[in-house]
Amino acid sequence: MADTDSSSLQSLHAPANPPPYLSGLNPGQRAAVEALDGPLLVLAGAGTGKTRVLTTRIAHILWTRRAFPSQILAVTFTNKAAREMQERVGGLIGGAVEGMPWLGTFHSIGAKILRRHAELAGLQPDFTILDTDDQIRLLKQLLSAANIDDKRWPARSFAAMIDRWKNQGLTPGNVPESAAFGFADGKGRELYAAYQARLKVLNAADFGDLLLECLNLFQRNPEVLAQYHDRFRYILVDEYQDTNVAQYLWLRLLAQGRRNLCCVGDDDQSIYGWRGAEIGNILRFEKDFPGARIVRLEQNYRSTPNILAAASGMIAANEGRLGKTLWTEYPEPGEKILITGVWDGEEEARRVAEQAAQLQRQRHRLADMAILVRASRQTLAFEECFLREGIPYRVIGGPRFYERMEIRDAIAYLRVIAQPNDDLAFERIVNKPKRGIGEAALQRLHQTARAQNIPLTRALRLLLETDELPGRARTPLRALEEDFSRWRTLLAMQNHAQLAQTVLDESGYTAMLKADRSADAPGRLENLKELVTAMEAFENLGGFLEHVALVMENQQSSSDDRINIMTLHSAKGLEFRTVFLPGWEDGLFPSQRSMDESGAAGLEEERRLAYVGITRARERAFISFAANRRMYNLWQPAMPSRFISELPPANVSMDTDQGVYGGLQENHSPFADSYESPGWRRMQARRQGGRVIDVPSYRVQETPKARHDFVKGARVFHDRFGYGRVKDFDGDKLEIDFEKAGCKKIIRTFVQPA
DNA sequence: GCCAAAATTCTTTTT
DNA sequence: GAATTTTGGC
Repeated sequence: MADTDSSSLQSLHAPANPPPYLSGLNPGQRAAVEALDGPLLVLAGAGTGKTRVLTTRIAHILWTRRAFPSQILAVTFTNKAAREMQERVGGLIGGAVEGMPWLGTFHSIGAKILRRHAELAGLQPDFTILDTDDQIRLLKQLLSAANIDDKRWPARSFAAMIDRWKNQGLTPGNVPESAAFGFADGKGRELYAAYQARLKVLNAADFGDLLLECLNLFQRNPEVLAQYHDRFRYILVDEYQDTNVAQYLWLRLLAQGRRNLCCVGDDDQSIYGWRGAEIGNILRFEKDFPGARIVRLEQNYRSTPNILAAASGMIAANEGRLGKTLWTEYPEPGEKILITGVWDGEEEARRVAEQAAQLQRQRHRLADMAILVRASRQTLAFEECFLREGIPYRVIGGPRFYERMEIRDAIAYLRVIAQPNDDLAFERIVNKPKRGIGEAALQRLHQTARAQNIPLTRALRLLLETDELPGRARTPLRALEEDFSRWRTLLAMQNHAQLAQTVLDESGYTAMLKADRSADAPGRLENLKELVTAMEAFENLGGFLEHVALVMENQQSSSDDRINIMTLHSAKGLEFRTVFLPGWEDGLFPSQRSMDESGAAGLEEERRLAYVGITRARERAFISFAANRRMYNLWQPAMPSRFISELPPANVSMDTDQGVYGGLQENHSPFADSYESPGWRRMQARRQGGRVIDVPSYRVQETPKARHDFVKGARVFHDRFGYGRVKDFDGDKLEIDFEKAGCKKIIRTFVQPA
């Protein structure tokens, strides 16, 4: 459906010469950029220039005058991706165009639309966005009010259930009987409805609502939808393989208008099935959008042939895929993937540290290396080891600034000021710092609120008029009430960052921390200062709170040279010269839980995760597995991941150094029994869709204790700490008195005789 | 109403 | 084994 407006615009103003940005593209990329009209699916393999295509396409739309920046909808999954796209588009068109208002994550764009039409969804435009934590606290209250045993039916799992429903686009009315029956003896649907009703009273929306409520809005109000059809001339979607049903329906509604929908994705990198992503969305694209063009991007610009071949060979074991053949012009085969078996997690960390240090000696920057783990708990072993060895590291996606207790408290105060109906925020700070408001008084408050179906702050005002509250609870509550109304008045007069400082001081929060003699109190005060400073970058309080709810991420200085530690999930979209992939053991990776919950589909998703991991590497990848792994408190023997045996032998090499890996000596293998047992073969056959695949066995021994023999008083050299003398022994650790760095305990493999 | 001890959960991945 | 939540004593 050609748009008459934009085509006339085009013929009038389009420059005659082909734009410069097109010349650097390969034929596939160029086709993807130039196919502007009608639905288009770009199947972009790892490292094939996906972001480049998206940004160039936007530039092309603007260049050909088909739309203004404000008429392009571009959605991503992460804030990082959105930011990157914003920057790169700016770079391409020379910053002449102001930012794109409709470029953002699904959630932020959903929130933006929802705020514009909040009243149609039973909300006010200043509604609060609840995070998972708030959501669970709210559900807890709801469940206990309904007399449901929290032990048997935990709020946490109900929250997950509601989240799943919302991801599937299901409102309380639509949830199938069978699904709802699974919770609290069939009360699931009823409770979901109660939860939604409660959110409306609180003037709040959870993450799922940002999309689901928006979707409902479009479905119930065709005139509103038409408005957006008119506005969004071109729609672009990043990481389409990660869309869930709600997002898919949302996109489909919006794309119905002009059908200029361009989705970019890679079915082999779909790793968010557990979060409701429907890989079917991308597999079905042609059926959903008849006449759709499909462009495959298969030339890889990132990795060596060995890495590419290893990843491709492994992912070929998956069945439900569209299929791509990645190729590269890289002139050398590159290093093979090195697979190492180790005794336990500690040794694994040590080996990675050694390897990293060695690469560093060869002028490799630490920042060009990454350790990609399956589960976040695995990061701990590496952190401890690096701390000990003095290797600078950075954990990506660790505890976030806005999740710290003091920051959440401060934000809770601000939330109550901005949006008085926000009960969850109110409860959080009602007695923090301690003002002598106890259980009994709060109970009373809740009672009143529930009886009249009003928010707590209103119930409080009502209650203060009466004499129902005993005097000793009444005085502090009245004081708090007065504080809040004063702060709200101040909001109109004062800068919001100043107001935050005022609130922290007047509420006694700062004083509380100053009086706190514990070790982390000064740090908390620092964090609050930082928060106030950060607020100044925002136009108003609402804008800041929106940022906190949706963008919540750490700004970390990426400038200094540190090795990166992160989960495989958060590594998607990144690349490194060197990638370490530890913990390739059955049960950990592929994760047992994933397989238990989703069976064969779960295993395929884990395999895609492995594929993502390997394809992050530009030059070299190291895979390791441990024979023993500690879980909770107990040691468990582990088998090498089945993914290891799926790697093409031609592209990998086994680490036989130090006698750790013993090759195919089945009789001596501690795993021989498990691999040969009928039960295991059956299980394997089932999971492989009927094929019994051969898995080599591995023999793993404890590392020989020392590589260098040192005597007391020997002069040694350490990469970081310089020269020193051996003072004492402690197992495989040496106590060394360094000339510059003082006395330290060092693993002996890290020092060389000087 | 407050604090300390005990019990319990967590460990898949995140907007 | 840690961090959080619940419990019980004061």
